[in-house]
Amino acid sequence: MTKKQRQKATLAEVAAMAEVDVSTVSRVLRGQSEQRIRAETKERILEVAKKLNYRANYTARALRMSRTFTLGIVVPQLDNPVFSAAIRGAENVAAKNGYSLLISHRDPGDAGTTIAKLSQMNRVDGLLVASLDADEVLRSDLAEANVPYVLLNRQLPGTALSVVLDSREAARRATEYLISLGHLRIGHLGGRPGGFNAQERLAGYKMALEAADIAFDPSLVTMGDYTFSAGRESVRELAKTDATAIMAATLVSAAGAMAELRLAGWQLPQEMSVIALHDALFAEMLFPALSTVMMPTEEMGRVAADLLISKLSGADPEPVLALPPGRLIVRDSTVAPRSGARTSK
Amino acid sequence: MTKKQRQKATLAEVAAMAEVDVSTVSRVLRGQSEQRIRAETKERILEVAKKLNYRANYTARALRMSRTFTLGIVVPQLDNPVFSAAIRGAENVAAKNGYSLLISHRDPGDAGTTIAKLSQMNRVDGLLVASLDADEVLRSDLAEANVPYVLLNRQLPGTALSVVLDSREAARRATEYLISLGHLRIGHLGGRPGGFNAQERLAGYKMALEAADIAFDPSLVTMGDYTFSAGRESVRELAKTDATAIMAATLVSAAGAMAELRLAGWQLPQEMSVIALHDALFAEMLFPALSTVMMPTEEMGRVAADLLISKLSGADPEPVLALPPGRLIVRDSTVAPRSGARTSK
DNA sequence: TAGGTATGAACAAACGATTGTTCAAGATCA
DNA sequence: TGATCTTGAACAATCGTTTGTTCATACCTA
Repeated sequence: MTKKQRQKATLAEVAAMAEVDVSTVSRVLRGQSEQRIRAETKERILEVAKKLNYRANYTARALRMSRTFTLGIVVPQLDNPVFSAAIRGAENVAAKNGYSLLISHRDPGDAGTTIAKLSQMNRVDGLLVASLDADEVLRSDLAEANVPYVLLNRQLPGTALSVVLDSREAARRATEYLISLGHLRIGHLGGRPGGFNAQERLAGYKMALEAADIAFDPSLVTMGDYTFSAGRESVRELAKTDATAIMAATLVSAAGAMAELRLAGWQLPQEMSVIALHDALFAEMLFPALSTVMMPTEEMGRVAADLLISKLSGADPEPVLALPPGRLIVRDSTVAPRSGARTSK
Repeated sequence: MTKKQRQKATLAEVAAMAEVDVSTVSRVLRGQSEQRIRAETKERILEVAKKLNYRANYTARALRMSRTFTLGIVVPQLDNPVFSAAIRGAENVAAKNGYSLLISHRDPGDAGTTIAKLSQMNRVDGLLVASLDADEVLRSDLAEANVPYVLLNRQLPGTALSVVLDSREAARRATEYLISLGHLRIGHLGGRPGGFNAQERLAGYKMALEAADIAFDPSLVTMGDYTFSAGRESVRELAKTDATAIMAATLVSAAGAMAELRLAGWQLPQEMSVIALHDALFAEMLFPALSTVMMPTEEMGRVAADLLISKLSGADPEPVLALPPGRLIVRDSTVAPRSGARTSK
């Protein structure tokens, strides 16, 4: 049984066995200021440490250094592929830098409690915050935080650190692609009217139209939120128009739109092309498989964690980092428009 | 600016302001052994603590009590809805009990490191472990753990604590439903041949057939793993048979099967009914919307966290807890077979 | 050879809580 | 009134590190 060996060995035990002081052991094991230690002593200590399978007690270290080497991430939803990707990215970077990731799901209801709890109890050194809340709500939540934080895909006027996706460019690219297929009447299934990202996407959509000399028609734009059911509802408006293609703000609303159209008897993609921003496995699972502009959400998580860690290390990084959209992924949901447009249904 | 107030107040500061000893403050704030404290003193301390917005320093407490009040959860994938649901459940229960949840994504590659790292550094009091690894790999990983752990939807002979879903009953129920629709030739799109859960599902499938006096036909069973592409491949076998319905092990493989059949020109659900185990939002996004037997994965997370916490509190709970499957959710992917079966394609 | 500088390691003070023990003063009793 | 018991709170040790300071020894230099 090696059980005994696995039990936590303390610095004191290593010190005793190596017949030196704990401080010496600590210095050797930390690897810093090696100058002041005889090679022979160092070796002896290293040997004993290995034999005892010594691991620094994380808690003691955290107390002494008043740093927990833990990052918290607060997300509104855990099952949204966008957030899980961000979490994965953040976790990777955190781990790579010796940090752990504390996850905290926060229902839009319980304002602030999570952020406050994590940061005020000194559980985390910093916070990664993704929120769907309105600006004021988020702002007042963050006021409770007594640690540095980075916002995910969100911008809040002020000095807050943020990592944002370039929704505008992504929207532009998606729209541009539809145009390149020959579509002239392109609907936009957008996000919440007030939201920053919704505006950005709309702007990108307009840019693409403009570049192609297509007049912007407000009746082709419907705003909802980012849910499946909102997608279904919104698309009913577009179905009444002569749109031949839809650029959707996100995967799930695109899925809603396709489901609804199909139920109404439309042939997809022949009668309506659909493209969405963001990409995930299930874009491929839809029928027709959904064309998308991939958004680097995992990288957003990585970059945010990086930013936070560098901030924690004393750096003073750029407050806002924008990530370019990823590549266009053409699947089966986008085709050239048929010569004769469908009249209505 | 209330900034100053928000800075971490220590026990000593509260004690000083209330003109008592730290130990007294601690006792009052812990709420234990209240007997030995004058009501008046207690009140004064409480008042000061509130004024100073005192929060116990989590790290100091952890060191002193040698408990971190943190649970670790190790998952193989972060974007799989099954795991995110489990995480959500675990996080809820953890939070409710004053624990935090440390998340750790563990690629099937880096054997053991994660578990060892978390537990040997005293970062967590216990571990929730979800793994797709083979038994021996998992077992050797766990040998490194020097904290209690609970396995998620996995059983490992021995005394390990587990929470498992009743895959057998779920499979039975799904199959039973297909039979009730009139299907007699039912295919099963299963999981990894060696896996415990795969066996269970197969057993449930057989039970339902038997109960309906339908002979078991091995050629109607194909095993793969739980991915989209595996679903596509496996279903080709079934397409060659006279099966009129498929009971799939999980959502994504069902989605793969549907995608493949459709590409091959099948009419769904008329020519092939499909039902899957597990439920998530995207079952509704598929076309036709996928019928499922819901599996309580979120509850699995909750129960597992509960189990772990009770174990940490000194209880000696049942090693294996089985959760009954949830209800049958009938959507559009399952219909009665047509009188004349499709011959082939 | 005496005085000064490196060198290597021990000493000791935190970090901020929890908790067993001690102790002064007031209450109780004979 | 003196001895004993309660009560309320202070004292003090401890958890396992990190890190500034002290200190003995050996080494130089003059």
